[in-house]
Formats: sequence, C-alpha cells, structure tokens
Amino acid sequence: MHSYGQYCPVAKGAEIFADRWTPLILRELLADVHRFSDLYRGLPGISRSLLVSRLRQLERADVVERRPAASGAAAGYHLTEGGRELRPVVMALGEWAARRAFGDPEPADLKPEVLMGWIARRVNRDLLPDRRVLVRFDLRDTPKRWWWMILEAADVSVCRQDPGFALDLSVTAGLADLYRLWLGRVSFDEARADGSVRVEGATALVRAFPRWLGLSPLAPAVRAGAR
Amino acid sequence: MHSYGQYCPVAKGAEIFADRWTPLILRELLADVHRFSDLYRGLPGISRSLLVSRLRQLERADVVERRPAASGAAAGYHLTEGGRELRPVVMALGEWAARRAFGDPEPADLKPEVLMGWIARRVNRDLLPDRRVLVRFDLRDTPKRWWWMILEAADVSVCRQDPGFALDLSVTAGLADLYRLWLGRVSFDEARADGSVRVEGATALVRAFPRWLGLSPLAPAVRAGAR
DNA sequence: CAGTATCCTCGAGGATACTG
DNA sequence: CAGTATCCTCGAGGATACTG
Repeated sequence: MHSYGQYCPVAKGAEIFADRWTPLILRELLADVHRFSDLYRGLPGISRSLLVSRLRQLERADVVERRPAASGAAAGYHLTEGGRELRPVVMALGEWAARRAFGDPEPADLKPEVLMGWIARRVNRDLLPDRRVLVRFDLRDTPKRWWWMILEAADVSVCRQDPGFALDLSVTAGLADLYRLWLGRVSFDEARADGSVRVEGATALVRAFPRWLGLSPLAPAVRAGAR
Repeated sequence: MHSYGQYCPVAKGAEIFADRWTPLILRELLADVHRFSDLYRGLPGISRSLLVSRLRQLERADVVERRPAASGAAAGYHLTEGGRELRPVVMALGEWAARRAFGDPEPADLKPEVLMGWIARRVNRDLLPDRRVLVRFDLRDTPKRWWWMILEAADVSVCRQDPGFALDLSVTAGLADLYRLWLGRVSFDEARADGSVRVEGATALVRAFPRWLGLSPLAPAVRAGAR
C-alpha cells in the first residue's frame, strides 16, 4: 500500500480505499459475497493473485477478516465492524457516479454472468411464494442465451442448464435492456411498454415478478440521474 | 484511466475517483486551492508531470475545469458543478478514516509547510479585527522553526522571514502538537493546559486567537474517533 | 509561474502451472 | 475450492532539463 506521507484523514482513507479494484471488492463484500470464487467471478478482469493481495491489504487495514471454514460454515471473507462502516463511502461514490458519470451501457461492459449474479443476490426472498419457483431468462442477443434461476425462500441459485422441472416464468430481454431495468435507468412499466423486457407465465406470477426482483441499491440514484 | 469493464456506478465512480493522488487533489480543490504551484506544494511527493496528468484526467471526466488567466484573475483549476458534488464522497472517506484509520501522527507525515498552508486557508477571516495581525509560530522541534502569518480580512499569507512590523501574537508548539490541535485530536484547552501549545501576546488577542483558528473540516470526526 | 519533453527505471500485476 | 509459486512484461510515473 502506497503512503502519501500526510497526517490527514483523507490521505489515510485513500491509502486504504482508493486503490485499483478495492472499491469493487468492497461493493461485493457489502453485497454479502464472501467466498473467494464468488468474489473472483464477480470481478472479471482481476487476477487471482491480485484479488488475494487486495484481500490481504484489507485484512491488514482491519477492514476485512478471513474466517476459516468452521463446522457448517464455509471459509470466507467478511467485513469487520470498521469495514461495514465503509458502506456510506461506497454508496456516496456510487450515487455521485450514477448522477454524473453513468450513461447508457457500452456493450463491452455487459456481462450476463455478472448481471445474473447481481439479480439472484437481490431477489426479495421474503416475498416469494411458499414453494420453489423456476424462472428462465432468454437474453436473446447473447450467444449463450439461456439462464435458469431457482427462487426459494432459503436461497436463489443460477444455472446454465435446464433443471428439468416445470417452468413458472419466462423472461425475454436484450442484455442491455435487462441491465437498464435492474439499474433503474428504465422502470418496469417502461420496459414492458416498449417490449424491451417481456415476462410470460401464469398471470399471478407475472404480476408478482416485479416485486420479487430487487433492483440495484443504486437504482434510485441512477433513475434520478437519467432524467 | 483504467476501465473495470462493468456497467455499475461504483465501478464508473472508482475509475474517476479511486486513483493514486486523485482524492488528495480533490481535497485541495475543495479547499479552494486553484493554482498549479499551490496544488503542487500541498502534495509533497507527487511529480509535476503526474499532477498535470491527473488534472487532465479530471478535466476529461468533467470534474475539473481549467480557467486560463483572465483580466484580474490568475489561471487555475476549478471544480465543475459535478466536481463540487464529490465533496460528500471525500468527506465520507475522511470521516471513516478519522474514526477507523487515524492514530497518533508518525514523524514522517508531519510537514510544517503543509500544515501552515492548511491553517492559513482555514482562518476565520470574518472574525479578525479591523486591522492587520501578525502571528509568529515557533515550531520548536523543527530545524526551520520560525514561520510568520499575516492575518487580514482580505487575505492570510505565510512567510518564512520576519515581515518586520510589530508582532501581535506568538505561538509556540511542537510540530505534532500543532497538527493534533488543528485536526481536533486535542482541544485548545487541553493543549494549553498541558503546555503543548502556548500562545503569548496582549490578553485580548490571546483570548481571540482560538476563534480565529479554523480547525480542519474533519476535526469533529477526528475528535469523535480519538475517544 | 505553469507547465512540456525525453529518457529511463522498477515494481505492480499478468500468465501459467501447480497444490493441499 | 482457495489459493501459492515462478517468471516475466509493460506501462505508470520518476528524474532531469528545458520553455513561453
């Protein structure tokens, strides 16, 4: 970690926070991603060794704590109390960018596996019905179009193969359209109205789906910036 | 500027903000430092070419605007409206660090010329008397001990030579003590009580001095973190 | 004062293969 | 799954001298 050689809180904070990849690693940890492989998959472009090195730096700064596998619990990285207090910093940065540095998506920034992970993690599980729901996403403009999401109160998981049991809902959208919706650049009503996102299935489920879908925590800021 | 290749506000914000030196440059601009040489002097350790390159990046990001010299006004760098909106981000980072990553000063972090600049810029000029006040600082544990500060409602300036006119106040302190005071780690009363900072001169001026001295904007957070 | 131009260094981090 | 070990590259940025 680079030292600025200044006795100033902004300098000390920047030494810890303002390093390549670190804000994104904190974003993942704040979104309750804890396992090394999940962090790695959520940050395409980082190398395994750089991720390890950043996590070690954050451990030394008392922001992250590595919990070895215990009975029942998998090993993983967790924010300390001090680390959790970085949420307002990450949010302030994201809110600023949502308003001031966030345009329409560039194709190179759109990654189906990243978006599917974001969506799955933010599903409002307490609003789900008392049974397993299977949703298929058809990202019609991508090479590997089909994604399945299994929604249960206990867990939401994503897979690339048809799990084989009965489909409840089918969502059809362009990749950019689904990104725009989840990030709040367009509302569900707008996306439905212009046909960019289509949801099909039993009427009750189609109606419930928008409530299950938890948008990005930055969706309100993106929405405000898009007007 | 490095791209993270993600359509996410935190990523886009980090591309602009979370780069080496950038948070400190923004701190200076937010503190109304505008001239290239003043920015350079406030960031010991940066090279001229790196400062130029960071300022250019911030111009491209629409955060900074370079105003060429006009009649009466010197050339300088100014925050755009979007740039000024980064203040909550810089403050959130500083407040976090003040609470969680800010201990007692390391000798290598203490630089008299930096601290004198900070103090001069934050003097409460509207509380000054209706005349010029000359204050001499004796940083008794540093090689170049003597600093003079000329306080006027219109401007506060620092110099290394005795300006020659009558001295109003004399402040004697160790360098670390003066840093601790200005950053809020100790209060004026505590510093006076333990003798770490001594102020001498006419009684009325000695009484008024603590009100003239505007502490760091992060002093409340440092104070809260130091207990 | 406010930079630019040139040359060069070194260390951050990538690529790849391997491991408990 | 969660890393470590090794080797190597390249580009960010330092040093220095110069300029309108």
